Amino acid sequence: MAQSVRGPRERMVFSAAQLIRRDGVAATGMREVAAHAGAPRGSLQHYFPGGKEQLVNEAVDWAGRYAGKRVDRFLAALDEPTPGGLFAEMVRQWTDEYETAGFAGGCPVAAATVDCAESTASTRAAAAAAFAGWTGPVAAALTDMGVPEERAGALATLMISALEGAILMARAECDVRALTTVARELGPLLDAAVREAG
Amino acid sequence: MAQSVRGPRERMVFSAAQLIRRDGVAATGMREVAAHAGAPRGSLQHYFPGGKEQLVNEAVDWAGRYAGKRVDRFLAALDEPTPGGLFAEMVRQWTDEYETAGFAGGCPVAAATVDCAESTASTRAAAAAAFAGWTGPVAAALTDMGVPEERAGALATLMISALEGAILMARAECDVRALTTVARELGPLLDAAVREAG
DNA sequence: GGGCTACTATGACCGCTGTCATAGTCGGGT
DNA sequence: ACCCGACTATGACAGCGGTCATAGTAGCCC
Repeated sequence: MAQSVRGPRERMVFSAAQLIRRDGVAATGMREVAAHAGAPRGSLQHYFPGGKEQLVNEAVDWAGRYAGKRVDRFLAALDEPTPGGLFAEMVRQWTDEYETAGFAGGCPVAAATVDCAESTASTRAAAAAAFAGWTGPVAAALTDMGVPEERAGALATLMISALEGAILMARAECDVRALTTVARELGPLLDAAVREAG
Repeated sequence: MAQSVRGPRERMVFSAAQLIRRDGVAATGMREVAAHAGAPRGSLQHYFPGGKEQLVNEAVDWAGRYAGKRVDRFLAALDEPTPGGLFAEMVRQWTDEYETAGFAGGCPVAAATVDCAESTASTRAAAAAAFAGWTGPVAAALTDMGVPEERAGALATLMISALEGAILMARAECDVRALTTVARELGPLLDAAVREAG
């Protein structure tokens, strides 16, 4: 959330991600992004000669890297790392936001997928890369915890799928119920995967 | 998929759902819906005086009811119904579509949530209702299979969350991998819930 | 037939969007 | 002083969006 005082370019990418996750790609205007970033409108065509497509792709990319880095921070925060604990932490990031800031925003990668998967190939690819850059660290964390390598990837996919779906339901219902539910139900399954291996 | 030769009104709702799940709500135009439904443009304001908002809401509603009914049909197709089998069937509907028709479409309810949750309260509510009308039958089916009532709802939420998330990932990756993965990983957990109870 | 309702058919309007074109400013190098 | 690159600033444009207004047609009841 801290946007620091980075260059205007980075601020615009960040703002784009924020607006996209709130309103979707199509409903987010370029002028709006510039205004939100406090950047001059003219900078858009300067920094993003590829137009909206480029800006959206970079926003998706940014979101993917952010999610990946976030995983490492979660791991550092857990004194006894378990798969279920990691998942609970991932979910808690969202319940915290929804409880303090309201249900305004979803996942920008999900928004890009829904809005652009069919129409804009490059954005679809960016979304796939973002998911990959998120699943990777999660899977790596699972193997570090003792989950067999061949299952770590699958469980990481399951975790992120369940999380994304629960985000959708939570936003629709304006209730974190779905999020807490998937965390509670999936936790034991995830922890069992390390016990089996040990 | 069989649209039969229902009235133009129903055809437009159906077409709206189809276009929304492909391109998102914002990118779907009213004129486009009419054209896709083979309906006259003038009928839009006749049948949907509430404008696009009403049309979208009805499309979401339709999708929710369709998903709910679909559950019953899945149950009828399974000779020995198990939670994991039901989930596998739900997932298979999507893998089948993606393998035969390509990754063009997602879930219209997810699209409506992403595009309208913040901007259009009534559509957000329609999406919540659609999720409820989908989760309900699934939970009921689980209790019929012997899952304790207090867990059936939670597992239904987990199933739909995982499915929705996997749909997103599958579309982004143009690969059914995520779908088959969640089906494989979640199946045993779901089946265990009935065994525990018995 | 007259009239009424349901539905269809267009055309126009206004707002907004992404993009282009053009020109301006600013700072540094030489 | 000069130039040049990076960046900013506007204005215009063409297209498309949803919506309104208005008029036309079809069928049915009395």
